[in-house]
Amino acid sequence: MPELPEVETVRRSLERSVSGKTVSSVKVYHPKMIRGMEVAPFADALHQERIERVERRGKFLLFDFDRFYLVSHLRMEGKYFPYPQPVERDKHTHVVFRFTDGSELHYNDVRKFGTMELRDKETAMQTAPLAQLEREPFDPEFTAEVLAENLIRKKRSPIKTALLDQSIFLGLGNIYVDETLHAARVHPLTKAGALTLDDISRIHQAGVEVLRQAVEAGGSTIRSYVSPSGKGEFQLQLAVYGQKGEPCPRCGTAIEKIKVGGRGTHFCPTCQQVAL
DNA sequence: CAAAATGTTGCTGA
DNA sequence: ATCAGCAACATTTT
Repeated sequence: MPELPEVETVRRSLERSVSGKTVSSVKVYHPKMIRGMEVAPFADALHQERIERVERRGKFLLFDFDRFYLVSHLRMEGKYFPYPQPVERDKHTHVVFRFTDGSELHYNDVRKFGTMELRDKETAMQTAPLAQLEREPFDPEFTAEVLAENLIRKKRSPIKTALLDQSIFLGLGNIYVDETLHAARVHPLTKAGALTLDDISRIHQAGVEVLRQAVEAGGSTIRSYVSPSGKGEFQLQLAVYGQKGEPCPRCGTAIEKIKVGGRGTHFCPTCQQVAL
C-alpha cells in the first residue's frame, strides 16, 4: 500500500500511539514474515524492550528499541492498528504486540508480503535491507546531480522503471513515479540514458515536490490504504494515477494507461512526448 | 474467469 | 560480470 508519504503518515501516527511503551509480549501468527531469525528469539528479544521512538528510512519503518531497530516493511498492504485494550485479532493480523499498559499494536497484511526483522542498532544502516538505499529525498544532499549519477547505472531502462529502484530515487513508488513524470513532462518509456541534464533536473524537482506535497496531505487513500488518522487526501490531487480516460489537468488530453516493467503506468500523450 | 493491485527480490538469459 | 526482464510471493477485487 505505501510509498514514502503513506509510510511517513503511518510513522507519525505510531509515534503518537506507541512511542514510550514497553513490550510485554509479542505473538507471531505468520512466521514467514519474520526475517533473519526464528520467531521464538524474535519475541524473546523484544520482551521488556521500550520503544524510544519510531523512525523511517525510505519506505521502511524503524521501531527504535533500547537495543534494536525493528525494521518493518509494509510492502503492498501492510497496516498497523493500535488498540487501547486487548482485542480479538482479525484473520489477516499476523503479529500482535502487547504493551505493559495493556494496549496492543496489531500488524495486519492481507497479502502477507510485509516483513519484519531485528537489527543491532550499530550495524542496522550498514546491512541489508537498509544498506543500499539512496539518501532521503528531502536531504539537501540529494541533488539533481546525484540523481543523474544514479541513473547512469540504469541507462538502458525506461525512466519509469529506473525511478522505482530505491537506490536511484528513494521513496517513490508506482503512484508518485507516474505523478513525477507527468509533472516533469517526461514520457515513462524514455530510456534513462537518453535524458538530458535538464530532463533529470525537472524529474528531481518534481519528484521531491510531489513527495513533499503528498506527505503534507497525509498520503493518498487508494484501494486498501487508509491513513491511521482517517486523513490521507492526496488522491484528490493526482493528475494521472488512476485517471485513465480523464482529461489531463494541464492540457485536457485523455490520460492513457500502458504497462511498463510490469506496472500499470499512466501518462498524458500530449504533455509527455515519446523520446526513446 | 482473467487481470490487476501503493513492492521487492531472486532467477534467467543476454 | 552486469544488467534488463520477469516470475514469484498471497489475497482480494473488478
